[in-house]
Amino acid sequence: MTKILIVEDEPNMVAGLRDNFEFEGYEVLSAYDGSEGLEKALANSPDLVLLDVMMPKMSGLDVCKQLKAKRPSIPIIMLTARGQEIDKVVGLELGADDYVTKPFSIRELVARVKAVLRRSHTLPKEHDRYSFSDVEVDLRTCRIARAGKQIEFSAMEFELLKYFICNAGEVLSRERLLEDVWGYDRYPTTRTVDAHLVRLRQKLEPSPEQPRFFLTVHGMGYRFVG
Amino acid sequence: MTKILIVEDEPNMVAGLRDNFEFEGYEVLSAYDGSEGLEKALANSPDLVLLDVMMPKMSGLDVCKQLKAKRPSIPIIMLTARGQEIDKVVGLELGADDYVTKPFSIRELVARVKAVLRRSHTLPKEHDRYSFSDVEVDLRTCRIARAGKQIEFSAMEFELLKYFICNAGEVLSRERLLEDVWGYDRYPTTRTVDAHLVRLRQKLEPSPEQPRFFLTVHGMGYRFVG
DNA sequence: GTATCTTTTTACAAATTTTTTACCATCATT
DNA sequence: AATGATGGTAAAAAATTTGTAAAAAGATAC
Repeated sequence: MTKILIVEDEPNMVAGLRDNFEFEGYEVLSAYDGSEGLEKALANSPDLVLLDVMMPKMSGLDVCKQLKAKRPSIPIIMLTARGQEIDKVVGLELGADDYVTKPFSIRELVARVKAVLRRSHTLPKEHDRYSFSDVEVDLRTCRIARAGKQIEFSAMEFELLKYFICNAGEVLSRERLLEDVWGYDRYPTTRTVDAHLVRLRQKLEPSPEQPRFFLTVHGMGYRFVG
Repeated sequence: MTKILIVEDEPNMVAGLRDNFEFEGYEVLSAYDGSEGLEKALANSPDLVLLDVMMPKMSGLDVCKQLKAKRPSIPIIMLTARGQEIDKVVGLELGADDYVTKPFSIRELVARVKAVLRRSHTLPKEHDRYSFSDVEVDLRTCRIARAGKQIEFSAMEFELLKYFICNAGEVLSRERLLEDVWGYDRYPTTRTVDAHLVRLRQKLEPSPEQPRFFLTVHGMGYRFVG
């Protein structure tokens, strides 16, 4: 199901949007300020973000800039109040894909969301680059850089990392990882997964002994939040 | 216990498979030709069917087609001899969930069985979010938030909560909970359930000592009303 | 074949969860 | 109200799961 993240500080607005988009068949996530919004966008990889400009903690523009830096492929539609014309322009410069001026008709917004999604889906998938923390991953050329410097990854490590990135936010059991990353014809014990996690953490975590991105979910498996 | 039906005309093969799957903890049924297989599948509702293609009386393909028509949700893995490539394709078209080519490694077959079972269990992706009170539960990413803030749940706690949600409104006896959430092979004393309820309440009830959602039904069990 | 690099296994400590225990409160019934 | 059964809960005990280094096994390149 297509996931939409709404970042907006006014609860009534969120509720209204949620109703409408859920009615349209979307899965709706919401966040009530900028920093929460950025966090949820990175953690849940929504298909599109609706982003209010005026918000507490972190302005929509900052969220837009930071999100586009880390996830260039997630489309963003900015919600601006009338009279924030300048912001609109700036927003587009920052990488927003479209903007809508409040008060807007919900039908117009839905139409724009659909349009942006259609464009983003037919676009030459930019799904080949990904970044989190100070790490940049190029899924296509299989290169990984940390703080701008190349890091060597073995084939297995890279496959595993790729799988985590493609399934960010989800809890991945060791069984599932073995099956989907290692494949049917190889049968390492499950501790193999743990051993690899150690190396992923050593290479990519700011402090490997206290993971922030490659999290353990006790009794269930691992979860990557980037 | 998970039930597997093996439909295969060669007794040695059946015996070998039976040994292995019983060792893995499955209950094994068997049938030695197609029509017997179909009959047993319909009568016993196994969790999965291993189906040989080449068999007397009724080919595996026919069994597959008829079984999928009557019980679409029972997963089927086809066993085909090398050189029956066409059959594989047809089998998948007829609704088989996977296929394995003879001779196959038993470990691979076991892995595929597990994979198909896991997929078939995690299928209902639609209603994967639930909320009550100020609590939001995401069944897919295994996350629980209260008033917008993440709460840590152990694997067991999460499974139990999931079961309550899926059976909201019903009175669930301790025995039933032990059986369905803990599984047939584990029988902790019944107070274990109570201990877990305490934690569920502490984490999710507005005032845990006066539960509003996780209710006790004296002498019967617990009822979740969300 | 040897050297080198990668992957898997092993082993044990550490962290975390689950189960049990024990005691007291509450409830239903007489 | 007395009695016995049932439920709440903290804390101890038991069991499970995970982190990690190091050894073993397997691949790959030379």
